[in-house]
Amino acid sequence: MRISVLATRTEVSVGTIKFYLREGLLPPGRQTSRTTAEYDESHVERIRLVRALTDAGGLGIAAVRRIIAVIDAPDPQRLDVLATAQDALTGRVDPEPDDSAASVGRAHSWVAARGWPTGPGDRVVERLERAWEACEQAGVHVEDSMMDDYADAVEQVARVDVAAVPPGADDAVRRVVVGTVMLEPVLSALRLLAQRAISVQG
Amino acid sequence: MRISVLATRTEVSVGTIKFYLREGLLPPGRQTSRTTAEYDESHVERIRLVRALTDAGGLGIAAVRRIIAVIDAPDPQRLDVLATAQDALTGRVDPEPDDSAASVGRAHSWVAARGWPTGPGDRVVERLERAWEACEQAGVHVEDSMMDDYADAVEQVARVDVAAVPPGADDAVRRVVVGTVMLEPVLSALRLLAQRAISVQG
DNA sequence: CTTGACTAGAAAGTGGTACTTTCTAAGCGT
DNA sequence: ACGCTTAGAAAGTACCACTTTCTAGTCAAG
Repeated sequence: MRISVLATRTEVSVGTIKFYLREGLLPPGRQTSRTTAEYDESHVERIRLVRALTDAGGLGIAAVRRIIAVIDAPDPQRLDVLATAQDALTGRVDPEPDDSAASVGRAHSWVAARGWPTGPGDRVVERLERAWEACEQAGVHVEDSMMDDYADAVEQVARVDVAAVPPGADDAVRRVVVGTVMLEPVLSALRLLAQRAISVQG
Repeated sequence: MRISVLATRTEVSVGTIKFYLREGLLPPGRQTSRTTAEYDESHVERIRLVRALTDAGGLGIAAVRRIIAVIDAPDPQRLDVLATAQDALTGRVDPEPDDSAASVGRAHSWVAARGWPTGPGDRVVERLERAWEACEQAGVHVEDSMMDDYADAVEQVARVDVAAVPPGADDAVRRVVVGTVMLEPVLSALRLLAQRAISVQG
């Protein structure tokens, strides 16, 4: 199909599609002449993926590019689908020098105590560290025990996440990444609803 | 204290503080002359709150303004702290006309079936509706039963949330709002870590 | 075979957000 | 009295996600 058809089918303007092509979010079509290219269903799907990640997922172009790179990678080491996916999800953060010695590595030691697998330079743990620290700064104190309570609950969430991925599937990476991103707003809304439900009836 | 001291204490530039004053995120100081005003600890705290919500919470100025308005409101109807807080958190969304009749009100009926309190025009349910629909569009199918599984887990999260709020506290609204926003990145990181832990050892 | 719609590709422009800079007129402080 | 600071307003900046405008070429109907 031509670019105008692609635009109609995806409800994305031709200009935006060209922008995605330039940005490498969308592979070029098969060129049939110097001014015409042929696009197919894979392009439709890709555009829908980009829109889903940017609109609902709230991701920026850079994050989407990383995710797409992972999805497009030919048969990655299946062993570490999750690590790969999570690497794409956690953008690199420049390691700011810690100013308070009191809470250095608090997240890391909590994760270790919890028995969850991690290693040095774990970007997800770094994220947790920052988020936890930010809570403290904002006056929302979270003790280790409370974190454990949250962890118990979130393990349940993760169990559902993992169960939803068909093991050994061809597009496991895609499902993990897209599912992780797209379900976040769902879980967020559920949390608000659950807060209500809990507080209404003890 | 003067504005320069406020800037030093909060590590926020004088220019930015003036910007916050203009935007109504920060109440003006007590003016001591036409070119000098006196700020106090409440200003320090307020600025830290704004930074926490924008930096870690990822909120925009508009959302922060809504939240601040709620926090500043004098003794709101204590009955509905949560509703007020959640209203501030869910920015207004223009109700887009639904195009597919198939899934209209899917979230609403699921919430009703779940027995969670809601009503017509519930913004949180609308959010869930959108997020759920976006998942389907992106090829991440979520059946009602899976949503129930997530809901069970998230109820646990909410229990911890609710337990952390001292009942009848003076600043309950503040704690609920700030806690809800600031803990989101924490929970997000926990989810990734839990996914790993679960998938590694069944 | 012409005419109008479409296309690729690149460059420049736009609107929104969150500040930052620059300005003036006026204290303040040593 | 001289430089440092301030309030307040206006204009400017950087970044992001597009959108517009351009050229040069192609295609399809009449």
